[in-house]
Amino acid sequence: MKRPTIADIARRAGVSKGAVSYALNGQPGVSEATRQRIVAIAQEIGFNPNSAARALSGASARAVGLTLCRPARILSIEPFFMGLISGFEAELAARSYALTLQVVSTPEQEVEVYRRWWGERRIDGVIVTDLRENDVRIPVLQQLQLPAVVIGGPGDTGKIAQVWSDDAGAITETVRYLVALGHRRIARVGGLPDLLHTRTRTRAFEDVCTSLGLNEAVTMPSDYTGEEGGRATRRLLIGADRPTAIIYDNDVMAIAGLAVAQEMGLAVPGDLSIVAWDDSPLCSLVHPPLTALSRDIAEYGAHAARELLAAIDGKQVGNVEAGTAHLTPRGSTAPPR
Amino acid sequence: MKRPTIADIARRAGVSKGAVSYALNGQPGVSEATRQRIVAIAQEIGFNPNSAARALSGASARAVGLTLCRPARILSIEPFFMGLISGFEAELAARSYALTLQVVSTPEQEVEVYRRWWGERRIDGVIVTDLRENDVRIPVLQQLQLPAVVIGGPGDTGKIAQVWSDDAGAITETVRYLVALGHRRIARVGGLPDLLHTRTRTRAFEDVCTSLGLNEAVTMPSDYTGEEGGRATRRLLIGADRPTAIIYDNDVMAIAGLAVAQEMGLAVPGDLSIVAWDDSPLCSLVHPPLTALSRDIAEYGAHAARELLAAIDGKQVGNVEAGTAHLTPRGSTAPPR
DNA sequence: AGAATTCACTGAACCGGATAAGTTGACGAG
DNA sequence: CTCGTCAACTTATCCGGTTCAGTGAATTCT
Repeated sequence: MKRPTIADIARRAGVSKGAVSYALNGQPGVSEATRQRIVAIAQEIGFNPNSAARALSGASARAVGLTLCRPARILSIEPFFMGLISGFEAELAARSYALTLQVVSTPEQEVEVYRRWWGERRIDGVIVTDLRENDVRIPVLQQLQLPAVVIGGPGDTGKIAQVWSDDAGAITETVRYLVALGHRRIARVGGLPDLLHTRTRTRAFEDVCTSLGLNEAVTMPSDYTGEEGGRATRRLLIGADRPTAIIYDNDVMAIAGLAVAQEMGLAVPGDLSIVAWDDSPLCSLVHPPLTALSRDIAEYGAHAARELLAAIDGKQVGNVEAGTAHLTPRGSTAPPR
Repeated sequence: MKRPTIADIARRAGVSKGAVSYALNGQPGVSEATRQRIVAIAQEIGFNPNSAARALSGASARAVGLTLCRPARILSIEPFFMGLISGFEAELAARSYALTLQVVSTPEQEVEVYRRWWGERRIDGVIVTDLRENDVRIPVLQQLQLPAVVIGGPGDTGKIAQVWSDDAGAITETVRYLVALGHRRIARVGGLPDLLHTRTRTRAFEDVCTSLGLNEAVTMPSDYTGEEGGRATRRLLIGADRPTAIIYDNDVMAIAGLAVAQEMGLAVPGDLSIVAWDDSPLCSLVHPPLTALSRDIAEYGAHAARELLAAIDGKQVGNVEAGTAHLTPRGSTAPPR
């Protein structure tokens, strides 16, 4: 089947290619009657502008890029990224932008992908996740002047827009809640230590523990996998002064932690309270259902997409807070016995 | 920053645009010495061919499309699709094809997306998941002559390539195993009833139960969500003749089913054995760990991507079996008490 | 030696849109 | 009645690659 082009439309409408282009793009230069005739013909023959031709002459490729930097086995189980993608899509599809995805394994590879995409003019902008301290991607994006929105801050991204959630506030609220229940020994199983939001959480955790007079604020670093989360939990629970409550940086690790507690004969929440960060349907499925820090991840993603589209349109965008988590108490938290 | 073009390279090398194109694409028409000089210059200035220009003149857009047709809340929690995507990516990235993603909510929308992508010449081929009976997408893809690979069969897809796993064999093996353990009342919580592979599983389940002389083979339809899976489990377990084993069409529903059993005071595996289809790390995390039908989903996806790339290259591709699930016994199955 | 072939490369057309610059014809003002 | 203005187009050029039809020189063949 041959794809229809504006030349086909022009022929059928008895006008020039230029007129068709003006008509379909809502530009001035054609009469309303002609415009409607052209639009009707385009509809009828099912015309879609060739994105390559459009990208070649005009500016926009009408596509944005997203790289995912996690091993496959984590990607598949972590609900976070899929939620984010769903959110992006809702916004992008509404403005008929395409989403181009690439899975990488290191930030350096990610930089390579950005450079290639930019060189290929394949995308108009990127969404950057997992901000790190002194992130190598930031200077490259600035140098390429590639519109971008960074998720995972707040951090130092120069003029690049950010969408972030107030993790420090969320963890402070959580610790206060646990202390109010009577807990004094609270530990945390953290995410990848390199990520900026992990550091933010760790610092906030330490600060609030200090200010509430808790003697120590142990954070076991981990990598978001259930395996590691379970291992970290085991290490926390075999100590003499084992914690009575643990906060996990994602839901998968929290579920693994729950399994470890049960395996060690500890009652949840009687002997151990558990809080999961990021609420997915999984948290309500296990027994007891997990108290979680819920946030609307899809909306978070949608917000980022809106900011990115604004940046691509040349609007000035800055630093936006969105999708801060709030505590959803369920059966996994209670006063310590 | 200005993007380098072949004209820039041509100028620096003192040759014509055409020569550069031949050199970089490994075409004959330039001497080896010149080719190396040109390649070196391209490397040095970090040249990437403009994908739009390439797609416009040549044939290939060097991109393939994937649509995901599930509500956001299922997508985020279902490890299957992310596993599939990881697998695709591994193959696509190796041949520097991009993956374009679109989330839709109905097969009709999916058809629209295919038409648009085709018209825009945005992609060279698509991967089609969730094959249905009399699938509306198949005739459209044939009409557009859009290279495609279908996952979720086997089914009738005409000349379009398929990659499928032997679900019938897997469920037969599972039922035989449960029967060998001593189970006589085996039920199943199925996936979306419209999907062809759900039907395949249901029919195979019924067949094997009949051939083994089990009186009934109840399949409760569901939608892959934990909620529905839990509900279906509850309905199965409140009956007088409650099953002693349940097979779930995905891992999320199996975990939900486990929670329901525990909530109802049934011991797993003592009172109820549970088998999950598709093994994710989640299955090993819960307590007891779930016996599962494991398959390498990423490899399944990689296989599909390879077939698609072959189809795009104009090679004849047919009907390939890949990634059939095999039973991985864990703690959730045992002889009935 | 002269013709034929091969090699290495150039120049120009082309893909399908966007868009700046030029060309009509109608209309209103002076 | 003529000039200027404006709407409604057309024409031509450009984007950055690919590719085909030359072209001149070197090599091979007879």
